[in-house]
Amino acid sequence: MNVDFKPDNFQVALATSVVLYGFDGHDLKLLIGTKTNDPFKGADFLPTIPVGVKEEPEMVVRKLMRKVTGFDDWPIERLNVFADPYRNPLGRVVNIAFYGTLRLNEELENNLGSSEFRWVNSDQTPPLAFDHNDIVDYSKERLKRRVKRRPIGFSLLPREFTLNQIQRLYECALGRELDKRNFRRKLLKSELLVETGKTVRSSPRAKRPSQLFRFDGKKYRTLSLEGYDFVYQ
Amino acid sequence: MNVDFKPDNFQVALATSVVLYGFDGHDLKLLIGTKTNDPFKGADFLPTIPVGVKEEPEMVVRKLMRKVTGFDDWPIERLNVFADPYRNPLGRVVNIAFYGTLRLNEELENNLGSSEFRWVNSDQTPPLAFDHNDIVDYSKERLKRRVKRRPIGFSLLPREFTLNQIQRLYECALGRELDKRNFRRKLLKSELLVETGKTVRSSPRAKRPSQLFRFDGKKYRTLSLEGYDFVYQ
DNA sequence: ACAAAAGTGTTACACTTACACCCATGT
DNA sequence: ACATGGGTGTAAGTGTAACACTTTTGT
Repeated sequence: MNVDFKPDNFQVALATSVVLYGFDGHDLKLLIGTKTNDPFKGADFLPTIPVGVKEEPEMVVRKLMRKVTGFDDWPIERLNVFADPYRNPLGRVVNIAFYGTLRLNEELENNLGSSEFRWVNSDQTPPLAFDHNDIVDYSKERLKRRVKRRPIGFSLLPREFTLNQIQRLYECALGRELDKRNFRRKLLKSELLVETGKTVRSSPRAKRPSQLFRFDGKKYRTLSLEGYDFVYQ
Repeated sequence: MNVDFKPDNFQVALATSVVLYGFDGHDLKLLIGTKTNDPFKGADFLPTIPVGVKEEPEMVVRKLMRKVTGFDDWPIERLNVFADPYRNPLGRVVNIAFYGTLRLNEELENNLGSSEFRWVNSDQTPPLAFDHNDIVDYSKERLKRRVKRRPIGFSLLPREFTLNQIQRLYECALGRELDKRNFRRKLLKSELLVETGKTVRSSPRAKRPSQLFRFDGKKYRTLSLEGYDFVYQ
C-alpha cells in the first residue's frame, strides 16, 4: 500500500478560522469581519489566518483572537476541518476551524482591534465568503450539544449572573424557550451554582432585584472527573 | 487582517486513514496493516493513503477501502483531523481520518486484498505508527457515542440477526455488559426491528434456536426525520 | 396601590434499573 | 431426562414536562 508522499503532495495550505461567541447578558453574538482584499474583497467572513507549515493551529488561533479582540485567554475548542478542494479560489486551503466563548462587556463590544470586525446577533449571521456559513452552522450545532451536556455556558456569562441570564443564554443557544421552574430546579439540583448573597436589578423598570450566583468551578472539576453529565434535553 | 496565502504556505500534504470496524456476530474487530516501507517499516498502522491536491478525501478513502477489502460500499463517516506539525517525519502531513462499519463474513475475513492487512480484536489494538493509536481511540469514542444515540449497529450486523448478537455488539462497542431483559425491552419498543419468522441455532451446542430479526430501515428514516433519538445510556 | 419582574410546588407520566426463573429444543 | 442457551415480567425509583400564582421591591 502506498503511503509515500511525493513532492507534489506537498502543495496544500492550512488556515484556521474562529467562530467567537459572546453573550452580553441578553443576546448571543458572534464576531464577523469584512474582507479588505481579494479574493471576496468587501464580503463578510470569519476571522481567519494562514497556519504556517510548522505552526500549531491552536496557537495561531489564539494569536488571531488577540489581534482582533485584544485577548486570547478564552476557552476555545477545535470544531472541525473544512477541506473541500475548491473552497478557496487561490488553491487548496484546508481550514481547521475553532470556536470560542467569551463574556461580552462594553469594552470588548466597542473596542475591537480593528474596524473591520463587528459583533452580530447569532441568529442574524449574514452571508459569508468561502464556506464560512457552513462553519458557523456547524459551530451552532456544537454549541447546542455542549450546552446540553456540559455546564459550559459559564465562560459566556458574567462572573456573577442571575438565573434569568443563564436561562436566557440557554434559550439563545438552544433556540427555544425553556420552562422557568424546571430550568431552575435542574440547575440548582446540580449544585454547581453558589449564591453570592448579592442582588442586582435587571433593568431600570424592574423593581424587585434578582439574586446573583456564581459557578463553582472546583466542584465542577471534581464532578467532571467522576464522569458527570449535565444533560439539558 | 492577513488572509492571503503566499507560495510558501502551500507546503502541506494531505492524507486520509480509515478505522474499519467489522463485527462477525461475536467479536468487534478492526483492520490493521503492516508498513512495508519507511518511515516505520514493519510497524503496524491504519490503512492510509495520500490525498491528491485536487481530490476529495471521502472518495480517496473509498478507493482505499476497495483496495484493501474489495468493497467500498459501507457507510463511512469523517472522524476528525490529526494535524500535529511533527506527526509525520517526512514533512507536515494533515490526516483527515474516517471510520467505517461493515458486516464481517468469512470471505471478508480471509480474502483481504493483500497480506499486509489483518483483522484484530478491537480491544487488542497493537501499538501503531504515527499517531494512529490516537485515531483508533478517537474512533472508539465516536462509535460508543453513535451506538448510544443512533441505531447505527445495523451496518455491522448480518442482514438478519438475533437479539443476542445485537446485544453482544452493543456490549463490545460500549465496553460493558448489558441486562438482557432491559436491552430487549428497549430495542423492541423502538419498533425498528421486524421479525422474520426464521430461526437459527447460535452454536452446535445450543439446543433452542434464536429468532432472527431484521432492521426496518424505512421506518428508521421516517423516525429520523422527526428527530428521533435512540439513546442507550 | 400599582407595576414589574422574581421566585416558587405539585402531579402525572415515562423511563431506568435491578433482579431470577421457566421454556423450547436437540441429544 | 438432561443440558444448553433462549426467552420472559414486575416493582421501585428517578427524571421530565406541564402548569399559574404569590412575593418582593421601587415608583
